Amino acid sequence: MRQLIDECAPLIFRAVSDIGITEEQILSLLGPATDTRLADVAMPCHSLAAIFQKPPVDVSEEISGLISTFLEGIALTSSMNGFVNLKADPAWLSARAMKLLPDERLGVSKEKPRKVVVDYSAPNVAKEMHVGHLRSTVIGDSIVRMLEFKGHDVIRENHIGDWGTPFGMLIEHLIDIGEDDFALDKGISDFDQFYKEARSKFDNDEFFANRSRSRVVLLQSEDDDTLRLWRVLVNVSTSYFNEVYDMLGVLLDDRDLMGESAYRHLLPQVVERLEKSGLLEESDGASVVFLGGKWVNRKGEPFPVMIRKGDGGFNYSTSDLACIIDRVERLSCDDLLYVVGTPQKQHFEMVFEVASRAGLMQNWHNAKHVNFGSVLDSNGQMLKSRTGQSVKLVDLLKEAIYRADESISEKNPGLTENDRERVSKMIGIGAVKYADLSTDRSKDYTFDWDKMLSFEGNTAPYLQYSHARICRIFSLSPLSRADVKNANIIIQTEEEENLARCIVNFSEAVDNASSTFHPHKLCTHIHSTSSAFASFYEACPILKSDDHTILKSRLALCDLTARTISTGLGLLGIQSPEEM
RNA sequence: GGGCGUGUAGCAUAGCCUGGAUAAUGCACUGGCCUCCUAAGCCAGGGACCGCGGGUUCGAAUCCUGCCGCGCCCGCCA
Repeated sequence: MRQLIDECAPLIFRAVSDIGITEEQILSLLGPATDTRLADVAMPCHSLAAIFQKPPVDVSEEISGLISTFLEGIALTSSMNGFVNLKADPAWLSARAMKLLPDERLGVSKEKPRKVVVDYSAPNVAKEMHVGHLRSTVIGDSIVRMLEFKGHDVIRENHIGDWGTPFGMLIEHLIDIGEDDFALDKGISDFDQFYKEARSKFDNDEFFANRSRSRVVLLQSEDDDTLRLWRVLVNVSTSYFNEVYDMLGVLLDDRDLMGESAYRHLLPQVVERLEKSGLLEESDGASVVFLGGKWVNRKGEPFPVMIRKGDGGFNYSTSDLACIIDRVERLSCDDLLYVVGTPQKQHFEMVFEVASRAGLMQNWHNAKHVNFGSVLDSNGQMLKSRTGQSVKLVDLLKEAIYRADESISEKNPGLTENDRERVSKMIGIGAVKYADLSTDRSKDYTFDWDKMLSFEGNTAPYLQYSHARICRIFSLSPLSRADVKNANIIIQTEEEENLARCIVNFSEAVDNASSTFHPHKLCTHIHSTSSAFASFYEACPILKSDDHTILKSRLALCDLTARTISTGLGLLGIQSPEEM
């Protein structure tokens, strides 16, 4: 309840300045109440007790008595157990809620724009997309949407794995099976098989392995025919990625592609600049940077960042440094976000450290590894398919849609074929995304079909259902959504009060989620809102209320709730069906 | 061996950054509520030495420290 604190703090200070409490003390003590039944905002007075030489209970009572008239119309004041408790006055809540009625943004402010590069998704060419890419794609998409909503200039970058030594064997395998067949067959089928066949030939066939190695050299020297074959692999892969992105409903498209190949001409420059800054050292024939400090290997010896391998090739640290140069110098970005799994934490720490020391980015650049945990099955193991392979993303999405379709067919047989198909896609995909986004991204997450597709609990279908219910109410209502924009919101019941409180707090939830890149904070808030709505819906007749002003007021709350849910879900990349 | 992370009811999680009251939510469980706007819902209830031990503090799930369990990383893969 940031808004309530902001409004109350100066008034409290005015009320208590006589007894010698400073504004700093008030601001540091005021905070969200832990017990939300008692208060929205609380001020513990235990630390003041020592100063006044009185028990905390007496201090809180005294302060409560002094401030209550100053906060009239804003918050209701009480005291208990040494706490001053402030509960938002229903009149204040309704005034705040009414302000949001004509506001498309539901009170969410825009910030001073920063230019933010978000690096996410990053599938590999000629490889299947799996659940790891799902997390990066879904989390990245949501972060992009939140940052754009907050007014930032966001540049999406899909750093696909489209360069490097594996492409020797992939191109040779492509030649073997014939490129025409490949392009025709591979549309949305099995890349894993293609990759595995290539790998197997590389490992078992010395002649093939030698061809592959020569092919890498040709690729790196940009031989025309080799590049042409390489493009076949890239094009078929990216059109496949696009099909998956389309199915997922994320913002990524071809314009966002910035694969590793895009940085290959910058790699020698990285070496040059590190050399010039004196960071580069030779070690066992390779060029490396030793950072010292906590970065030591098993034997306690310094552990380096590999810049140029002994064979003259570059690897991923070099490529990431080239990316930083490009993003800082060509794009002039302020922030660099990397939506990549937690296992690569150390890698990014080291790369950022090298980039800073080499002056590739400045203090005011904010480079952040937006890490995420692994996807586990119900046994706490990394999620695998029945055959022990990593799960193909398309299969997973298809199953989600299929399962959603089954549920809807059973629960609402009245839907037309067309609507059912459209809605099952929204629900199935929404369920997968929400399950991923609703827990702290930095922790591992447990994948569970039944839970994510359940229409109960903290799931997308539950939230979508709340939204659909409200749309249904308006379809039966004498007043339209537009008609209630000027409504006088009257809060009479506890359920109306709780709902209004959720609606008013939406902007704060968006700010918390976007500033920390933690979408689950937004999920938690939308779920509370939905839950408050369900209670309101049971307790407060809407269309059946006999008083027209109450009807209008409650419909206004419905409108705000629906927009809170759909805007919130929208920021998570999830659609809100109007019926389901 | 070093580094990083993690441990909260039967299960899945939030709260930890920035210390406050009887630790929150969902599933599951128990008991209620459909001639009434979608019961895909609501209401009520039981269930937790917040991994273990120390420390700091008026006050610790939260901060510090030591253990224990689990996971990831530690030179030419990305």
